Amino acid sequence: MNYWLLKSEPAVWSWQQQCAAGTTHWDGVRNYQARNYMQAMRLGDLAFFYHSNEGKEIVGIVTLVREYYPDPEQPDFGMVDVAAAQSLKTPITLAQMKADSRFDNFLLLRQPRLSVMPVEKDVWEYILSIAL
DNA sequence: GCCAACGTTGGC
DNA sequence: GCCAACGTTGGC
Repeated sequence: MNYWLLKSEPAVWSWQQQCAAGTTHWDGVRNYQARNYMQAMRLGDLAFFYHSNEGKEIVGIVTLVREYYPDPEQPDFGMVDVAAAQSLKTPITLAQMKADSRFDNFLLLRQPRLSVMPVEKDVWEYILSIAL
C-alpha cells in the first residue's frame, strides 16, 4: 500500500464535488514527474485530496480504483480513477504543516508546484492522527 | 546540448 | 494581482 497526495484547485474541482461525484477520472496532469507518480499508483492505494490556491489544506482521502491508463487525446499523458473515501474531520492547513517540523521533508513543502506526489507512511499516519 | 524566453502553478 | 519557482520550448 502506497500513499499519495493529489492537488486540486477548489474553484476547478472541489472536495465537495468529488464527494458528490463518487468515482471520477483524475486527468489533466501535464507534468512528467506527476505523471510518473500516477503510473506508480496501485489499486487500493490512498491519496490525500489537497485544496490548492483557496483553502490550502488537506480535506479528504480518495482510493485508487483504476490504475493509470492513457488519454486517447494526449498519448504521452493519462489518468487514474479515484473514489472519494473519507473526509477529514479536521482539515490540515498548509500553514499548520509549515509550522510543524515533522513536515520538514514533505514534498508538498519542498516542491510546491508538484500536483501529484508520494506521502511517506509516517507522515500519512501523523496527519491521520491529528485530522480524524 | 545549452540557455534564454516564456508559460504555469500556487502561495502570499 | 503580484511574483518566485520551475518546467518546457525553441533558437543556435
